Amino acid sequence: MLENIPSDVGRAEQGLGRNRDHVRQHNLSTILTLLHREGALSRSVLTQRTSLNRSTISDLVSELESLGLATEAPTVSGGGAGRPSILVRPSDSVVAFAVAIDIDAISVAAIGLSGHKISLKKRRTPDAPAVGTAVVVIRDLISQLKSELGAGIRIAGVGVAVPGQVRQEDGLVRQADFLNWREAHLAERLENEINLPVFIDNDARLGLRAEHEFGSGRDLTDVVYLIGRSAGVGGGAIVGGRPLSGTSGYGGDLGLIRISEGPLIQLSGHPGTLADLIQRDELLDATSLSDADDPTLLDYVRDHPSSRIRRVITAQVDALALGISSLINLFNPQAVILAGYLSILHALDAERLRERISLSALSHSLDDVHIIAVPVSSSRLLIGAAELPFGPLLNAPGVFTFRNPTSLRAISD
Amino acid sequence: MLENIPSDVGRAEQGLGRNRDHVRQHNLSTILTLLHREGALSRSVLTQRTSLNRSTISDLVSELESLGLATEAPTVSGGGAGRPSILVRPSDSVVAFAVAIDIDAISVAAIGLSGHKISLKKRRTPDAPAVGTAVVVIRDLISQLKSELGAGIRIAGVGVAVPGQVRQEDGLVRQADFLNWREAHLAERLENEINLPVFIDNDARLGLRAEHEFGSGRDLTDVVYLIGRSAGVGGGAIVGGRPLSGTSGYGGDLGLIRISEGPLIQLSGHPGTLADLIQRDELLDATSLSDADDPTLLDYVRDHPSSRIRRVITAQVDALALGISSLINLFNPQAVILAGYLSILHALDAERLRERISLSALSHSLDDVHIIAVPVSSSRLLIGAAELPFGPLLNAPGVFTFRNPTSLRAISD
DNA sequence: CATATTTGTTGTCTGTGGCAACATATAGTC
DNA sequence: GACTATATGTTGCCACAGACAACAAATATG
Repeated sequence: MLENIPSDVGRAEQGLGRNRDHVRQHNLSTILTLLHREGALSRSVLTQRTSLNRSTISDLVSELESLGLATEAPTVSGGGAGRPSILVRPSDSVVAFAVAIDIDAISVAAIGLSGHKISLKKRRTPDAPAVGTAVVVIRDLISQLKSELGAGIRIAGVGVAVPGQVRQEDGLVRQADFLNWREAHLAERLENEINLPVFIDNDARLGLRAEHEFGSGRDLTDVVYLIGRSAGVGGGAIVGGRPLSGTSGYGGDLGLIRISEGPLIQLSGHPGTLADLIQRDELLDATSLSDADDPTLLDYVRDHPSSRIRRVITAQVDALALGISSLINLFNPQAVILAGYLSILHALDAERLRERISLSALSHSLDDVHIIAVPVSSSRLLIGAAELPFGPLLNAPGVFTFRNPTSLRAISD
Repeated sequence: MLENIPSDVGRAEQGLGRNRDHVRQHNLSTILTLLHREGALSRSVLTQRTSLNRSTISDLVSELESLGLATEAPTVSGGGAGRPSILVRPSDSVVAFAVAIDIDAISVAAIGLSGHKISLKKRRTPDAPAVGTAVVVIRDLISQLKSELGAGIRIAGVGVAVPGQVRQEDGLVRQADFLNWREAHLAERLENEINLPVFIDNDARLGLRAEHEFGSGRDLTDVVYLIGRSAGVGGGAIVGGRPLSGTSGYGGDLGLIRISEGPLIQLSGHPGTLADLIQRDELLDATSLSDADDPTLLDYVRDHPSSRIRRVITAQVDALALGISSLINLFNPQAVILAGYLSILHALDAERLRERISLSALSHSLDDVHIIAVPVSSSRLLIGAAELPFGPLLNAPGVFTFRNPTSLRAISD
């Protein structure tokens, strides 16, 4: 009864040809995706954005409504002369569960199709959780969320953010050093447990995805993303509007970019790379703090200047600049987004960072790029994770089938 | 009368929606592109590959024929039972001119729509040509080729390979150090001269393009490409089936990947990068050769081992390995293609290269990748360049208009 | 209250691909 | 060599998505 992994509808097309059904699916998908990204749009705006005919939009929207994927709000006036247009919004009776697995906690959120968080559950774990523990915790939290949501809610699936290398085709966690996981069949086990399609991806890439679709990377086609988190420096890239994932899904881990030769012996980490040379703990050790979240750390460092702290920051900023300039040369992006701990480094010495970057980046590519620092909120990451199960739905709204909700309800009993 | 740059039909779509015409264009494009890539295909194969109906294929093919873009060869038998299928081939009465500008020569070739070279003209230049010189030489060679081709030939346009950074939107050569060009309006000037749509791109990227569409990178979705040429180390990447180009087109120059810190002062080159640390001349200097092409150099080095040569090779192989491993970690590709001088390095010590790569690449990504060395032939590069003008034709065969051929004929008079 | 403007709705039309039946051409078998 | 099985091209008809035009509805402006 269970299928191993949901067929990712509409992702890989069978044939190269296109027929009428494809057109319909494409247009439904386009509209629903627009609504999902923007939250709500009037029909007239949809007409403009898609350059489809008014009557076609009308038809498509009513199909989305009958599919229960969109609802119409009463007309909104005040937009100038003429008949006011009907507002269409994605239905928040369709949700996805987003999961973030961190070293010390597991969070699960219900995210509505409009891209907004509906509710959140978080459970702290004493240590990095084992795979089995994670499965149980996730199942419980989802079960709680589900009963809170009540009936009449349809669930697209579950998306999980893991700090490690994940094989995309089956959601196998190949290696997650900070969790001490190897070859963990998380997707499969979770799917057996909760009977929902489960997708897994690297957390940094999901952070980028959220940033790209809803945050400061909106509407950009080429983005480089670097994030400093408890589990080291990670990264991702948007290339030509699409995420860089590589053949199996290990690609785009830009924290692994090399900036110095490093020892040529394979250690546990990756010597000579950005991830190796920028360690949050190094700065933390230079303070008298034992543990601190990013805002606390930033405040402390600002209030307690010392030459040791200064040295650490300078060295890390320089390393970051070398990495970023190399990435700018490789990707010629519109933006470099720094998140988490790296945005702290940016806040501490943006000027030096900029200077150092311009020393070794191509001037033409440099002209195109904006360096953007964003604080990382765990909810951003969760929103990115929810995009995973929403993907198949958004790609083919007409043929997507929600998985058996009755057997789901049984879990919470 | 002249338009500045041909509108790249079908590249950037106006609206997100899709209607009937889009379907037709898409299917025509799909079929013509398949024919272009494969050289010739039977109708039945087209049916299978596109998963369109036989009758539809029949209709589409006859439209391509009436557009003069495809011809039908007599049926070919011997393929098992059943009525033999009609072979369809791209019409070689449609050609593109491909230009390669090198330090010491300019080559122009006529490439047929089937992707095969029809004829080639090469003119040596004493030094790196100035822009004006290049324009004149190219015009003359094209004019010669055109008169050889005779009447009844339609020309899709001109594609130029330049060793430097090229802005894609208008073909402005921003910087080509080895030619001593800055902000050279090559496309515009050439277009005024010969009244054909002119496209320009970085030569390494075009080498990759040829390799990806016709060579050892066929059917791969993620490829990393590095080429050693007279004008230093260049590179390119295919990400998710599409070329990595960045916002303005400077992206993908993988020769600029950093492998050591290098001096932090901006010199003329890019210290610490692959392009900086792998210099063909360094090996050449270690020999008694004054000048040599790649095969000659390889033979010499094999026949005259010396400790100095050995040192140079080892250092360069190690540098290459560091660069490649970093790229493997970033891109998780199916193949790393080494071309030109780099394929010599590979030939000289493939084992050490492999070993060194596996020291610093992620094991999971390493499992996916093949290291492939190809000799670089200038014709490969030209075939890549021809893809530029073929692009708009292949993307929208139904609406592509060939530019006024009468004024063209006037040139050769 | 009249007019201009914009948008939603409805019915009709166009054109593209699907489909089924038939025609055609080969290989294999007796 | 005739017959059968198989595969492909051809033809006429159909289904259906989106375009279009005419009309209705709802607002702003004077």
